Amino acid sequence: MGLPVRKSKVTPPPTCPLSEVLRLLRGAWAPNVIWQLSGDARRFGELRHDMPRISARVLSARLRELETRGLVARRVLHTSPPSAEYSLTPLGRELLPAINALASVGTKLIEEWEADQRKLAVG
Amino acid sequence: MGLPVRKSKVTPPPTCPLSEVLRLLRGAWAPNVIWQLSGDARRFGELRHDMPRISARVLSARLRELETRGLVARRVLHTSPPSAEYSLTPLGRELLPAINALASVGTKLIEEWEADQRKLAVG
DNA sequence: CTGTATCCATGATGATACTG
DNA sequence: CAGTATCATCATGGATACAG
Repeated sequence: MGLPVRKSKVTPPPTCPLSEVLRLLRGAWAPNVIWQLSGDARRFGELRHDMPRISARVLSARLRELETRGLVARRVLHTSPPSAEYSLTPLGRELLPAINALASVGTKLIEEWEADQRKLAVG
Repeated sequence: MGLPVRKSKVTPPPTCPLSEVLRLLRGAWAPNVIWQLSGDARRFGELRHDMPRISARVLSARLRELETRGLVARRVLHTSPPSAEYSLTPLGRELLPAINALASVGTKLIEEWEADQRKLAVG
């Protein structure tokens, strides 16, 4: 278990550390899931609420992937009704600086795009 | 032109800086293209050679995306036969630290996976 | 509440063949 | 050499219904 299961037939991937992480951040939602977990632990329903457009199916799948790879920890709460709580592991937390660095480039990307928009509107 | 054209109907995406970059790094190849360009400028054929399994179609598509977003510069060389040269723009270079940070987490991910493998083999 | 199963649309990629 | 066009394949995501 808990293992990378290389099953993809398309995209025969270049096996390198970078691709390894990107495979986890690949989906449209994985990075946001990690972002949402950067603070306190959150329950499944809370995550759904914070990412209104994600489907339960995908949220579940992403959490499983991240859990399998040891980036996210799952803890079952014996409440009534039962609930579950997700949090970042230490390894998962190591992604946060990288994610912040990416986000800062993203900000510039958006600024440049807006600048282009203004240029088009004016010129 | 040179603009983000939001056309996707699935994945109605959370518009945030992080998603903005990830959309560019999303594919299986984009990060490697950037990595390949982290040194000197490279020609189309050289990139194909360095990433043997990428198809011309996809390489072309990725380069266009990155060029459109201002991360990669394309320069046509008036040789015979004509060739083209790609390089990272300053903005593109700003991705490198983030990519390195990701790669370092990727390395740990692989180490943990190998540790798991050993544990399974022994225990 | 926490998931999982099914169905269907969209996106990404490789292979191949072809153009400038 | 540098790309583009077409086609088939697989992965990802949403919606919905359903199960524990």
